[in-house]
Amino acid sequence: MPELPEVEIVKQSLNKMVKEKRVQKVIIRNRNLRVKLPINFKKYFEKQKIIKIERFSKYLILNMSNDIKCLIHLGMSGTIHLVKKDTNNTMTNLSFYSEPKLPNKHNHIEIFFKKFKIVYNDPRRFGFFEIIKNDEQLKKRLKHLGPEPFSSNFNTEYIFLYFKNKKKNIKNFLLDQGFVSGIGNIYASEILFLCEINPFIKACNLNKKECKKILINSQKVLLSAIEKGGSSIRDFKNLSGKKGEFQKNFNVYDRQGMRCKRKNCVGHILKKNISNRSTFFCNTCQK
DNA sequence: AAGAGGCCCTGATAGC
DNA sequence: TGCTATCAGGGCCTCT
Repeated sequence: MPELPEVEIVKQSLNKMVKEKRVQKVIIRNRNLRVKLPINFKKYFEKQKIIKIERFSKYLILNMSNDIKCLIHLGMSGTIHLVKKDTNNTMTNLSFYSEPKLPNKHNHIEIFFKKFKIVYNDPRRFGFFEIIKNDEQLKKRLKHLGPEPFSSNFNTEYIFLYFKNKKKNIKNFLLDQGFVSGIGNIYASEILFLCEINPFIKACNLNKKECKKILINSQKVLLSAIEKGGSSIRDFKNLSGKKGEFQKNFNVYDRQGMRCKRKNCVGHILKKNISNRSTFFCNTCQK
């Protein structure tokens, strides 16, 4: 589900709600996420203040007052919900949920603050919460990730050199987090549409001008998605349950069989599998 | 080293 | 109604 823009929205929502707030208690209902929660998971949180929440790529980083960090990934289906405390100010009755209603299954982790709790829900359990003890450990944990699309290290020269002798198709590289981190399956198709580049083209066959297009449009698509509050395909919502709006701006994703939106293009959108992931593109302007 | 493929897991939907 | 197959926004691992 969540690509960089969605994770950024979650980060912003979390900072609004829990920054400088103290954790009162933690309830774990299911330890079996992609990375199993350690037995002593709670002790790192309880009584600690959340200093701030950062994001790198599709990862959230919770910084706590005890200098412990929690690295969070939402996987395919992870969501974080805000549940407000009821009017009696007691934690025993938590039936007053924010909209939309909290799902009744797969609420694996609950973190309680004075006036509300945040709940981690994840049906497929591809996400995780990982305790990170210091900066060095964090650096090591994320070192396999390439630059974010907005980083100065992600530039035309870098892209062009990286693609030299690479025979894999360009779509796969946009999804390759070691090349560029934060782009997922939806935005990969959207980026290539704006570039007018066919997703099956081998990376080594792209010239510098096309590499520059990839750079510009990666930034353009992700920034515009952040501005619109992310995308909602099935279940992406921000912390207060509000859906993102970016899906209304999809040019190709989930539009198979429909007319190409590009001005003066008579083509239509095809859906084909690339490495078992759905890929959408125009049969005419993405030659 | 690079690339292809399988796997982790649940839920929604389509087809019979 | 109920079965089965397929697909879903991610990332890691293994094999060649």
